[in-house]
Amino acid sequence: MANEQHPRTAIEIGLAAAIVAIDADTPLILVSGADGNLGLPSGPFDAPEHRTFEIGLRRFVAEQTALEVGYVEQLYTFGDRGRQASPHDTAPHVVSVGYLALTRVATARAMKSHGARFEPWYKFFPWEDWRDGRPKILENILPALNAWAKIAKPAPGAEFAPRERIRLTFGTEGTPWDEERVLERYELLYSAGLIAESRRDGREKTPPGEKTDAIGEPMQFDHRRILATAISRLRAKLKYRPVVFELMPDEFTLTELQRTVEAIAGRHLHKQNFRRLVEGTALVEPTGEVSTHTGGRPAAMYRFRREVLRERPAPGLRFGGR
Amino acid sequence: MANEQHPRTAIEIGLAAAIVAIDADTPLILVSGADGNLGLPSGPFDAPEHRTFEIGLRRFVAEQTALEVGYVEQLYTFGDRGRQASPHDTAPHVVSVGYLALTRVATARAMKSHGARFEPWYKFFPWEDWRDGRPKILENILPALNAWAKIAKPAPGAEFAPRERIRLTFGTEGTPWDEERVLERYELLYSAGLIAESRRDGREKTPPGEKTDAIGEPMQFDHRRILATAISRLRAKLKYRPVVFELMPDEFTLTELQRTVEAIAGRHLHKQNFRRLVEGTALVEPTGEVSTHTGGRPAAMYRFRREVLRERPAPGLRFGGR
DNA sequence: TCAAAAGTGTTATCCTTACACCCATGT
DNA sequence: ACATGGGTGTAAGGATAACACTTTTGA
Repeated sequence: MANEQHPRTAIEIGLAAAIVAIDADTPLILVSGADGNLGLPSGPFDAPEHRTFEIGLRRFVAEQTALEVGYVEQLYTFGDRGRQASPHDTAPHVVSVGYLALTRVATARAMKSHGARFEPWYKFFPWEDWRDGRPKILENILPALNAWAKIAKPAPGAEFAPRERIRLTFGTEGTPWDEERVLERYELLYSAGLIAESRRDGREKTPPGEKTDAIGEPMQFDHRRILATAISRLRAKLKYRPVVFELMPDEFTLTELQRTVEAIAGRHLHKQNFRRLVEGTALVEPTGEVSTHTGGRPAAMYRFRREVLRERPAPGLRFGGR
Repeated sequence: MANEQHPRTAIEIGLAAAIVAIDADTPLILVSGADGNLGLPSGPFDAPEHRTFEIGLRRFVAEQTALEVGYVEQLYTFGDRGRQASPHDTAPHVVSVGYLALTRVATARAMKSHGARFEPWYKFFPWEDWRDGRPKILENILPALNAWAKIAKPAPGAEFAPRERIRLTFGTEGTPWDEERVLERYELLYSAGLIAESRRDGREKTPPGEKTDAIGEPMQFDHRRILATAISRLRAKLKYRPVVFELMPDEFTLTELQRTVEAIAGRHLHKQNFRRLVEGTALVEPTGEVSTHTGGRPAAMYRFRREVLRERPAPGLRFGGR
């Protein structure tokens, strides 16, 4: 059976990268294209030329954006037929390998614009930013979801009823909001036909009578799905690997670090405990400098202690409540 | 740039599944082929026929093994040229999408053998089973790794020096063994040319003079790499999702549950604390029955409480030390 | 002097880990 | 009776979350 090489169907493979930077309080994602038709940097995987996906990815990112990315991580490979269709597509089957890449905003600013630019990622996921309290857009989303739940036919292999999915992913009925479930929320909205991509793909219908506006800025192909995966992964990874520092300048204050984490997590953290957490885990060390403050007492500058990678097995910022 | 559909290179996509079952104390993996040339169940992704990877996977698994798998999860997509070569291959570029699937041993026994069979997974990774103390094979591995570290030329993009990689992944020099780093250990052995696959691929040389035996049973193509990924993922996932129960019969004793977790984790856990952990998290409930013991007091039977999936956000067995 | 942000101290609570011990059964 | 595995109690230590409070600057 698996003794000899299988004859395999020829399919096209595309790489797509969610390239993230943070500017003060705003998480940014690199996009290109016209408004209303934005897309992630992407390109074909050129097998003969590139030995690995990552080499191919770095190559075309450099070409398309003149940007150097540091940290790169594979996210997921999406192969659902119909989910990467462009509006006027004859639909050849394309498989997308999604990647997460992190870069510093200083590097990002230095890039000569090749047509690509950074946009705030909450433009695409306005319901994911809880830093100013519960997002108002949920007032539109939840009623529409509930209307859909009433008429949704039970999906064949589905583990949960629509009502349960809503409760678990959107934290209704007393269930807490889990900031890591970005992808699950996006997929639920897709199933419910509440976002432009699902209407475009034509696989789900809006509840009859309900003519809700599509929610959040859409993207080409399945790129918003890849971005949702990237945010989920990044929010989770923050807690057990020191990836934030890939987004920070060499020197920073603890408040700047906290703002960055909050920007990614989409919620506020408890100040005092965050400081203790960071200092206690020896992830950073003071440089001795102080920042020429921004309104208030000057803050001590810190730098990332690269040594922790050598010392401790899985260092991250295991921030919890608040 | 990403405005119109890219022309994408045509490449072949293969799906490969690491199908896991547990028989008492032994984690099993489904393989086929002759000894010395074993492989995972695998097949081409048939784009026109199957709407998603998962549908395609379930299909060919059913065809090749007459086995029903329950839980299925995508692991990683491997695209490195040269790493899936068979010995007499003319090397068309093949991309492997690796999957993890879990099944119950009762189901597994009922399968009519289609040529596939279950093998203990520690046959492929003898250094990963610490249940009877430190594996003796490390007496062979570590000297060979250290010999390689001395002569290894510093890799271009490498984050750590060879010596550091050895210390972090194999827990030398006082660093604790981290059972989740299965893939990192495998990749290190591959880099060091200590396993059959790297010699076969011809990309790394054994240290001259050192003619060490290749370590562990090899597999076709990059299948052992996929299995390493599967074990890593499963060991990690145990701790935050209730996946063990996919491998258990409907009713079981707490000791059987612990043995299963230990079989996967490759180490022993503290008995009393494990019991409290499991009972405390309300993951299981007593059935009222008692098992017709195996030497000693009869044990109460338990079943998995499916409701926890609805109640709590991320229930798993966060077992720690011991 | 007051607002704003940095930074410190302390306490209550929970979870993890470890140790010690008792219970029910077969041989 | 005793070996074997099942099952319970409890205390020490550490991490977390919440609270109140002091310090240093610019306007």
